[in-house]
Amino acid sequence: MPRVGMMALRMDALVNATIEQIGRKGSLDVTVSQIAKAAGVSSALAHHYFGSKDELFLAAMRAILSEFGAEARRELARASTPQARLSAIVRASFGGQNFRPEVVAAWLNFYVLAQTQPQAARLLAVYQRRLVSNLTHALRPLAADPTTAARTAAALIDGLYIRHALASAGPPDAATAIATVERYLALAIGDRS
Amino acid sequence: MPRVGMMALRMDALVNATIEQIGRKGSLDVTVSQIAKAAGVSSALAHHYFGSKDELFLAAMRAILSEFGAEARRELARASTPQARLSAIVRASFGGQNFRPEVVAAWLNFYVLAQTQPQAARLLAVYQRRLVSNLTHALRPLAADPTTAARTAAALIDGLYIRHALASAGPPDAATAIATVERYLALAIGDRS
DNA sequence: CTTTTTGTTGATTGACCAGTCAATTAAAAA
DNA sequence: TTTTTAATTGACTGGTCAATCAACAAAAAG
Repeated sequence: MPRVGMMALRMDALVNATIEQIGRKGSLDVTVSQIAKAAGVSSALAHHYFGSKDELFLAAMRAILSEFGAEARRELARASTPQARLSAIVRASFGGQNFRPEVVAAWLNFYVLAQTQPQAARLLAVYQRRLVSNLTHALRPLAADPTTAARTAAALIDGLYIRHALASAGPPDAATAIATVERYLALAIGDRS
Repeated sequence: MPRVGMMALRMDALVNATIEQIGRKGSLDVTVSQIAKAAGVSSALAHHYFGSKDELFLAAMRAILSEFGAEARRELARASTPQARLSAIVRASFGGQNFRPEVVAAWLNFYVLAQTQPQAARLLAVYQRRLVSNLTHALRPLAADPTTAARTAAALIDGLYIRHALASAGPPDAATAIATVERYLALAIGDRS
């Protein structure tokens, strides 16, 4: 039943299935066949559209990263004060689609992938630079040393992420994670409330 | 040349080779043959002593964890004040054998392993509980909310770890990492220096 | 000196999997 | 209607790898 325009549909389904399978299994050790089956197509089709397993992984990474970027832009659009911008960045990190268990688990695995795949490393570096840059920008009018505070906050966010990847038992507690980062930011700003 | 007492020697060599290979490759995707060759023995011997690849991985994890514990005990023994205890814990996290690039890279991969291997998850949970407990204990006389500060510091340490796992270019900058955590702790304690 | 124990490996097996290819279907274009 | 083109797959291949096993070597025990 070859209807034209299937390509975008199939690629989307395959990318989502990739994230879901990596997340569910908690490992990059998923076969193309498993992913394809989860997407409802044959493994040959996955190779047809993506060329290789690595490309499929990279596409999944890009999907997560761009979803994160979109969420961040959405939240930042509502923020006018520097404090609100900080909150927006933090909420984007732990909110919406970005904090679903499979996504967090996949995220952790992409860190591993970045150790071998130069492309994956590049993507991750872009994300990290953007996060630190957003934080620095928002902190500039507030903190004595915006750069250091931003780097610390970024590391804290990453740390909370992987802690959540492990604590797979129980629901992903976004509220606590957000509160933890915001408490740190309040300290760094010198807020004595 | 079967001299008695080889067992302990070989097992040590295999465990070290496992850490080194996982670290070098940046992935759990290392073959038993590669590890065995790096240890100077046959793959059959690795299976003879450890039974399975998983057991070998777990032994490597235990080695890293117990090295970390030893370092922590060593540093804590020199500390008398609560402040010194905090410093000791932070230094143990980023000092000595624990911050070599291969070890950090292997560490990241053990996080991934813990998502599938219940044993690995257990080991990691023990380490995390001990870290938070040590930090809480040292923070009790210093901070208003020792538990929260300890959890935050632990997440920060983990975050800095994986950031270093990625920034494989350049030397592992322990000093900066230590300074970052101590700066946070100073804030959390309410130090206004 | 013989026997046992310990250490060690090459060869093999059984399973799995990424990637290829030729063939098939049906929609769309000519 | 005929032809082209997009979508799709089953079957296959070449390669890899964990785990097993039977056999061998040499030290230690008797």
